[in-house]
Amino acid sequence: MPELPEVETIRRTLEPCLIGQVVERVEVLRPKHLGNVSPADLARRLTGRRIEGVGRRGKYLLIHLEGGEVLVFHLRMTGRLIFYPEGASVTPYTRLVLGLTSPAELHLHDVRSFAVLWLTTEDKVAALPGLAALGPEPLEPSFTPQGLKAALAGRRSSIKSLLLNQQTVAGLGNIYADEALFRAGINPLRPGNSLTPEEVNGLWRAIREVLAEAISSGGTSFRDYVDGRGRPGAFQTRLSVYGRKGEPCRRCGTSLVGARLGGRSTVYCPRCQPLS
DNA sequence: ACAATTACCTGTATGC
DNA sequence: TGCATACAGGTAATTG
Repeated sequence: MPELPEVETIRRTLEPCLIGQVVERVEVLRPKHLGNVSPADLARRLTGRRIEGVGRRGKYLLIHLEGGEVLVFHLRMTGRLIFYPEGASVTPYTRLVLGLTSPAELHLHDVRSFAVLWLTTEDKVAALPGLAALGPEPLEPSFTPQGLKAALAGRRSSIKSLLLNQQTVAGLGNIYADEALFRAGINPLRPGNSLTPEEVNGLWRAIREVLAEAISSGGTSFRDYVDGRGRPGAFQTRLSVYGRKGEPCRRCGTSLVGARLGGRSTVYCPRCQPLS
């Protein structure tokens, strides 16, 4: 599941490959992935354009092209964006092919077909649905302990659910929400408004630390994720709680507990993250 | 305004 | 061996 560290790793691996490439061909194999544009308009607006840069906002990947066009991707859970310098044959799950300066190609691959892409322009990117209501970037100065306190004030939902809400902070998903809460020693079931100022400070720091470390490791390859060159990340060996239900806590040895919060699997240590 | 639930998808793992 | 079922989860839409 590409969360912020995975999308950032894809961005970093794709950018040097894509800058300077010219889109020569657009092949839409499954139109339902197009969020706001028809296959014909996508091809018409992209063909002949040079790629100028690759950016990221939360879990959204942004490909900037000359003329102010911006191609925005959200990979949801199983989406992959892979650059093939010599091209590649399509698979049953290839959804989009951008033919670049021959013979290079960029493929969108997605088993479950949840991924969505939009074509917009520089002046309208921030207004895209999804991007418009996004909270602060956790690794930038706009994310502050005070801002996090304000976002949690008066919220009775579980802190885990609030961290998954992209309006609280952009880019956390199920993996890093659980990991940040473990590092901060906060039980995921605690209501958001029950955290003390000191706990919010610790959570703010834990979010930034775990995301930065995961980026350094090239992301977490638990199931489907690979980077922009098709290579897996390495952070899965350093996960404290995610996917470790029933296994011993790396800090105290207590058996990790699983729960379901807002329909999502949640794992925590009942001793390091007590409820009261 | 906020909170909780469901739809969208399909490969993989599990149980009988 | 074959079949049915649960599960993975980000976001938007729906319901309370």
